[in-house]
Amino acid sequence: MQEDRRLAVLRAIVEDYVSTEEPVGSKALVERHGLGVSPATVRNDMAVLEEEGYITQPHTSAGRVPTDKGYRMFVDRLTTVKPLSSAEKRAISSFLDGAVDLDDVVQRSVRLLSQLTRQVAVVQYPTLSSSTVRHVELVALTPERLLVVLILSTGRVEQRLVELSSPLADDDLATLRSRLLLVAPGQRIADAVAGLRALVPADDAAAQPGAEATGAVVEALCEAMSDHRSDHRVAVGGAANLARYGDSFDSAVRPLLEALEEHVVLLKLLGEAGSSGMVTVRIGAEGPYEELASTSVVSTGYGPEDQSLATLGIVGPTRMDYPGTMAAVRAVARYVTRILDEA
Amino acid sequence: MQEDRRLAVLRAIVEDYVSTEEPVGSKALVERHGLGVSPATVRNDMAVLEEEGYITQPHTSAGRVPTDKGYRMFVDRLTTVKPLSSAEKRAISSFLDGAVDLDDVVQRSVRLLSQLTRQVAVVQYPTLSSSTVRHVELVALTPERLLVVLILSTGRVEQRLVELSSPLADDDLATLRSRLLLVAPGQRIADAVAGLRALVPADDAAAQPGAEATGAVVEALCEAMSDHRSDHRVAVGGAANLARYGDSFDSAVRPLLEALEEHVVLLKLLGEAGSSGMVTVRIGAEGPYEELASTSVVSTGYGPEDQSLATLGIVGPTRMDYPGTMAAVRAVARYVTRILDEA
DNA sequence: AGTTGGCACTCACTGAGATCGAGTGCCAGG
DNA sequence: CCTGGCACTCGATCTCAGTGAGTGCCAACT
Repeated sequence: MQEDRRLAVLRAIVEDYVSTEEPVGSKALVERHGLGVSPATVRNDMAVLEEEGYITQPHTSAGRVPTDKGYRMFVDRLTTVKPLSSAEKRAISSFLDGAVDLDDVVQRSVRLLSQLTRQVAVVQYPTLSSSTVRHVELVALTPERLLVVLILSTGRVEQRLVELSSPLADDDLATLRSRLLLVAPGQRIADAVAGLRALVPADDAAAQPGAEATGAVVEALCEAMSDHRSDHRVAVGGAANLARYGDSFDSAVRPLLEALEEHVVLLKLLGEAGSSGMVTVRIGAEGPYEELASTSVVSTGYGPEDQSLATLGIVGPTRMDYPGTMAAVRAVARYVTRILDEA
Repeated sequence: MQEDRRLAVLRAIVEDYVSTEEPVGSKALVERHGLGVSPATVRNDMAVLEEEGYITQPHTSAGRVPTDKGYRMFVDRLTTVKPLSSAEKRAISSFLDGAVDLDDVVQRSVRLLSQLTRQVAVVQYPTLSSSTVRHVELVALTPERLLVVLILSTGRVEQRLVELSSPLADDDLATLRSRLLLVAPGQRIADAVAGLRALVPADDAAAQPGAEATGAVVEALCEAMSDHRSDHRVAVGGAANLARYGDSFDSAVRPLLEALEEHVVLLKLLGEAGSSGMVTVRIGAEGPYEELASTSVVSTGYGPEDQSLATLGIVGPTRMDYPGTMAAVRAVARYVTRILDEA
């Protein structure tokens, strides 16, 4: 059972270090936590834990600090899910319920998440590729200028302006519109693209009326659907929490601030979160960027159960309150999913 | 002419302090700048400048540092416009010319501005209230659900979903559409709102077919036009430059990071920039927030000459390269204006 | 009057001890 | 296997003198 106690010691070290931000020594440990043993015993345990790589000491005669491996063990085996207080739950739902559109949902989520965790929050906009087409509309601004509007199941609206070299007759427009509506609505993005492409007449028939318009409109729609810019959109919030980093400023905050502006990098950080229910934790150097060796990422997918639409999470120092953070991330993801489902 | 030299000394102090970030002494001053006088003379001048409040010393027996008043004098009377290098100009236009839509223009501008100035850049999205209506479109998703699309002269597209309690007949829809098109396009926002409101039948006529739809659609349009959320949209970039603040971290960066997330605060900071051509500089405590006493704001309006659509600028430490920053801000504003005009 | 060199003075900064104490590792005894 | 005791390490803190950049002032010079 000494094995058990060693783990208890590790847990205590992590908890203490997270809350005090200072290396924790054997004496303080037995005092603050009710381990029923003496400091000397704890020291022995710590020696073993250190040998196994779970903790280190910053310098010879100082307390111990968890290593990445130590945190990993902590989140994998030592945390119990910490349910949010009902006050927090109420705060979440009232905060998110007020959202008026997709943009607003994302904005509110990111703000909420950063306030709950007191970390930098990141929310990816729902990905196009896993949504379906709700509606397609053509509007003739003038006979030569068409506005193509694409509405997706997530509530996202994309529009493109198409310029034609020759005017388009009203009934050609109507025909084109109805052909589009026959093919696109209800389809998943990929299928819709295929279906639309099939509408474009082969080259030799290009002279028939409306051919140019069909080609251009289909082109615009497909482009809008496969627009990777939107896929990469993310919202960031709570950067002010970086100011609490205290020490390790240039080493940690600088690269993090840079990462926050590179949305592509951010998305890579969040990673492809697994299934909706699971919260992923990436600790320190486990991540792909060595400049961010002292930051952790807690993320999860959100969206309908069968497939997650996108990812949200937080970025913070390796020294963070993992249980609380994980609970917050999971809860927000759940609520956002529900909101999106309702809409 | 000693007055002239004193100003030259002030200018030299500002320039040196900005580049070295250290209090500047009399000896170093005469060496680095070709003032043809002795350190003792400079000391006398500095004593006067200090008495007049343009400079201070952090502690007795240290060099001098400009005060807010000193910087103010510097930007008002001592700077000559520093034209950008042609390489920079080319960089600006090639960077901005690639933009594909309004969002992209703003994103690119903010990035460009932050790179040119190495400061935090802020760009306000073009304001609705000073633009005109280009087009209005109704789309019946189902007989009870209408999508209202509003296209503005700036290229912004707003859409609203309207739910009706009873189905709307096709020709009622057509009538409504044509009535809207009669009133709205070409109007400035305020006029369009007035015109639209006039379309809504008085209460006693509310029973006539399409009345509910008219009311709801007009309501949605007016709401979209006066949507203050969009008015307050801003893009922020280059926050990583905050990491270069070196000293004065908690005192300066923390509140600034907070301000950057409060877009309303940011807009207040940028202020209502005067006419398009003028660059406004707000130095340190001149601004409305005392937490930001050590930051300056350099901003300008952009948009068509007669009226500026919105504001852009940078936020940085009072100790910054004002001439260079002002030149960059002005140049970016000009280019963005041109891009928007073309579109 | 304005400028200059000289000179005494101030005071932040630096580095060398000296001291302190939290924390460790180890060992002998329970 | 746990515990109390003990010597040891080493970062943190303090003091203190030395250094030097920078100042203010004054008398002399142009």
